[in-house]
Amino acid sequence: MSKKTTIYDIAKALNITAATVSRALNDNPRISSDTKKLVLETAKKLNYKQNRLALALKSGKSKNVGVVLPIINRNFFSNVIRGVEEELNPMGYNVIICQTHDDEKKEADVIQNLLNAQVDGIIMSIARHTKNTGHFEQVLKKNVPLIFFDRKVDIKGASSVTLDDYRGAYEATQHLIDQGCAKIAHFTVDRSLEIYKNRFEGYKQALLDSDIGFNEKYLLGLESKIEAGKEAAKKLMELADPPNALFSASDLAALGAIQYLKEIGLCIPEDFCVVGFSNEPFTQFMELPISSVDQSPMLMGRTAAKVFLEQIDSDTVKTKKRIVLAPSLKIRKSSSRSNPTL
Amino acid sequence: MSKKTTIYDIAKALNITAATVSRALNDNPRISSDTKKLVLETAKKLNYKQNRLALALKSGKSKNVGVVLPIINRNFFSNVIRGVEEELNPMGYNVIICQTHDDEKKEADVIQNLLNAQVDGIIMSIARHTKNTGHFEQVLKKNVPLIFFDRKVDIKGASSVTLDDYRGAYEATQHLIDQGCAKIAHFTVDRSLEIYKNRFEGYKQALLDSDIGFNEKYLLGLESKIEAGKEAAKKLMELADPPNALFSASDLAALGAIQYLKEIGLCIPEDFCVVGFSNEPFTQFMELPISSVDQSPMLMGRTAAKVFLEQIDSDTVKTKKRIVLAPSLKIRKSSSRSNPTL
DNA sequence: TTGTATGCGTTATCAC
DNA sequence: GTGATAACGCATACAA
Repeated sequence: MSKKTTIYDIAKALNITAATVSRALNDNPRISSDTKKLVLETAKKLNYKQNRLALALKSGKSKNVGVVLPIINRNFFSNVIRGVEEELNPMGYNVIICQTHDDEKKEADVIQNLLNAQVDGIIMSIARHTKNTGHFEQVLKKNVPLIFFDRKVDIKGASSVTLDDYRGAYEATQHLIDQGCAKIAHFTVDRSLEIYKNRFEGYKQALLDSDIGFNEKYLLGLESKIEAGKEAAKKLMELADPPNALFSASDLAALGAIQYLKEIGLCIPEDFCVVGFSNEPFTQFMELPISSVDQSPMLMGRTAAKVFLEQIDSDTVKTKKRIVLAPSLKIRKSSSRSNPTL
Repeated sequence: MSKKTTIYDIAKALNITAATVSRALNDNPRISSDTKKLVLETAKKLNYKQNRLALALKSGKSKNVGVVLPIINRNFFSNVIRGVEEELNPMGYNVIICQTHDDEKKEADVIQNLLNAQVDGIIMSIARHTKNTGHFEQVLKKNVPLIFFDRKVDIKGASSVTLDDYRGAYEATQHLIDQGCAKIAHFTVDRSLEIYKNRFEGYKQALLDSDIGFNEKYLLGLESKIEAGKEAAKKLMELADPPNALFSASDLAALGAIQYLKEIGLCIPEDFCVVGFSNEPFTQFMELPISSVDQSPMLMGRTAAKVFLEQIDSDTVKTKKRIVLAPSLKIRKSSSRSNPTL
C-alpha cells in the first residue's frame, strides 16, 4: 500500500538532489562523508530499497540469466539448476527457469521471451529434436552470452560445458571387460544427440581396443524407460548367443533389464554384469545397487555459470569456451564380481 | 552487436511518432488500420522486440514471480516448480528460482532481493527453522501476493496451498491396521514443522480411533536419511515388545528401516508392513516397492500459481486462500498382505 | 562536493 | 486518428 520510497523521497527529506543521493548510495568517491552518512541514515529510516528494474533499464543489464532446459523435474536437470543458482546468486544474479518439453518451437519461444526480458545470459541444454539454430544465433547477435550444457550444438560464438560421455562409456565398458565379461551389450537412446552418440562410440572403441571387437547384434536402441529396458533385455537373451553384460546409456533402462534378468533366474553380477549411466539416486538405493556413470550435474551447473561470469566480465575478448568435465564411474554390486562387499 | 531496435526506430522509418507506433503495437482502438498494418510490417522487417524492462518500469509489473524454496534438487520441490512454471509461463510470467538452504537469514535476503527486483508475486515454502516473520510482512506490506506451499506459516494476508498431511497419515495408518498390524511404529522428523506435526497427529488419531491406542514407545524422531532409518529400526526391534509395522514420515527413513529388517531376517510384508511418505521415485523402483503417500507436487505448484493469478487479477478483493490438497496413498508390496500381486 | 539535465524504452494523458 | 509530452526510478556527463 505504502508508496515505494525512491531516491527522490530521501532527497526531498534532506533538501538535496536525487543525484547526490544516488552517489551516496553507490559509494561514489566524490561525496562528503557527512552527506553520505546522512543519506544512508534516512535511507534506512524511510526503508528505501533500490528498484532493480530502473537500474536495469538504465544500465541495460537486468542481472537475470535464463536457464533453459527440457524439463526441470529430473534429477540431472534440477541439480544443474542448483549449481547455476548457487554460483550466480552470490554475484547478484537471479535465475529464470524455462522448460522446453523437448519441443523446438517452445524452445525458440522461451528464448525470444528471455531476450525480450533482457537477460544478461542464457544457459541451456537443447531440446531433443532441435534442428534449426536460428534462435541461438539471435542470442549471439544480441551479444548475449550463450552457454550450452550437456546437450549442445556447435555454433560459432557459443560456449559449452559437457561431460566426457565418450570417456565415461569407455571406462564403463572397460570395467565390464575387466570383470571378465566378453559379450557386452549396449542400450543406446537417440544417437542423433551427441551425448548418446558419444556414449556409443566410447563403448565401441573400448571393445575394439580389447580383443573382443564390436558386435552389431548386441546394440539396441530404446527409450529411457524401465519397460523399454525389460523388453530390450528379453530380445537380447533370446539371441542365439546372448550377452553376459550390459552397458546402458540409461539408468532406467538398466533397471528394467535387471528386473527381467532376475525374472528369468539370472544372478547379478555372477551371471551378468550391468552398468548404467547418470547415477540416478535410485541406483544406489536398490537392494542390488546399480553401477553407473556419474555426470556431476551440480558441477556442470556451477561451471556453466562460471563461464557466463567470465564472458560477462570480459566483453572485450569473446572467448568462447568448450569445457569437458570428467565422468566418474560408480562401481556397485551390479557389476562388481571382484569386490563382493559392495 | 546490432543496436536493439526500439519503437523510435520504426517511428522514424515511417515518419510518424513513437506514440502511434506504441498504439499500433498494442491494438489500440483509435488507430487507422492502415498505419497499424504499416507499423506491424516494418516492426517485423526491423526485427523489433518489445523491451519488457521498460514496460515493467512503466507499468510497475515485472511479469516475474519468485519461487523460494529450501533446495531445488529434490523430487518434491522440482516438481512443484514444474507445476508453477507450466501454469504461469503461458500467462506471460517468468519464474525466478531462489534457494534458502533452510536458512532463515538467506530466506530473508532472497525475499528482499525479489522485492527489489519488483516481482509480481512470491510463491514459497518456508525454511525449516524460520521463526521471524518480518520478511513475510514486508512482502504483504508492498501488496505483493504471497502464497505458501507445503511448509507454511500462518500470516494474515498470505495464502497457502498445502497437502492434507493429517489425512494422508491417517489413511496410511488405517491401511496398516487393515492389513492386520496391531503394533504400528511411527518415524517423525521435525514436529516443529506443521507438516510433520500433522503426519504425527493423523497417525495418532487413526490409532486412537481403532481399539489399538497410541503407544509412546513406538514413536521415534529422526532425520530423513537411510542411515537414520536403519538405526531407528534397530532401536524398535530391540524393544521388549517390538512393533510389526511402520508408518514413516520419510521415504528414505522407511527404506533404511526395510534394509535393517531384511538384514535381521524379517519378511516384508508378511512379518512387517511399511508405509512411507512422499512417494519418492525410488519407492516404486525397488525390488520390494514401498507403499507411500503421494503429495502431488506438480498439482501443488499449479494450484499455487493459480492462486497467484487470481490475486493478481482482483486487487480489489484481497481474498487470501487456504487450499488443502488431498493425499493419495500408493499401496505397494511393502504393506500389501491382501494383494500379493503388487 | 553538489546540482542540472538527460536518457534508458514504454505507455498514458493530454491536446489537436 | 495522430502528435507532443510526461512519467516510471535510477545513474551519469557535464556544469558550477
